[in-house]
Amino acid sequence: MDIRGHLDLLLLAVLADAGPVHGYAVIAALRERSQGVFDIPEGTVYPALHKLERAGLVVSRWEQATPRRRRVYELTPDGRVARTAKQREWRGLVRGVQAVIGSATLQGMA
Amino acid sequence: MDIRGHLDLLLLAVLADAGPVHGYAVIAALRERSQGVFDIPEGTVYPALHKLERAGLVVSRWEQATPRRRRVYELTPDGRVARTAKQREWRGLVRGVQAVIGSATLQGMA
DNA sequence: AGCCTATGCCTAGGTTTCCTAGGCATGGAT
DNA sequence: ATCCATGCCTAGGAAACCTAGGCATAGGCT
Repeated sequence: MDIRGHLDLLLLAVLADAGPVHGYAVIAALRERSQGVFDIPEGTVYPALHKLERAGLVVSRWEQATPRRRRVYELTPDGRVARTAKQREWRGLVRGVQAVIGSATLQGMA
Repeated sequence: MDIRGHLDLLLLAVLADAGPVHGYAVIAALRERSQGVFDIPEGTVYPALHKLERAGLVVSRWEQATPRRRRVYELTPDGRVARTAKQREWRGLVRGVQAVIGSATLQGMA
């Protein structure tokens, strides 16, 4: 499945709901939540997380006391705002697309 | 509004429902159907139509007997198949994204 | 007549986004 | 001892979209 520009929203949503999570777990969470629809490669997720951090939407820290080294990400206040905005954007897109692809059907209905 | 990889679906949908249409009218149709959500620049639409034609999903002809020269596009049988496929893809994406961003809410509900 | 706007087509180039294809290190199971 | 899963990373390419133009003509207005 193709992400098509909505990766940021998905990442922000996972981080918002699941709290501090490391990258690998984000990938797993997306796979599980979407029931396998989204199986996003690491080469996509890690750079995206770095970009979000550069943008100030998340902060990361290296987690101690775990068997392996993990970088744990967490939303910033700006990140929460961005999440809401992206979600609104997403709903707008869905409404728009539905309006276009559903036009024929809608016209056929009373 | 950002199209994010779904332009092909929108174009195919318009051409499928509205029959033979020229490029400028496609832009207008998208704007109207979506109630202004999609106002897609010509620099986006024309190359996209050309790409669809190269892919064999649409055919075009120059329309005669109109005040201005117009290139009119029409879906091919392959185009109709592609439209259905893209629509299915779109629904899959929506389901997936909703599952991810709605997880917190869904978990909170019975 | 001259001008401006809307119609209608087009391309070149840049930016962004994502994926492919690797590399690297370690913990646990066989 | 070996292999797989975990866990991180980058470089480079491909695709998609937009910006920013250019070009031509019809029709309205002054």
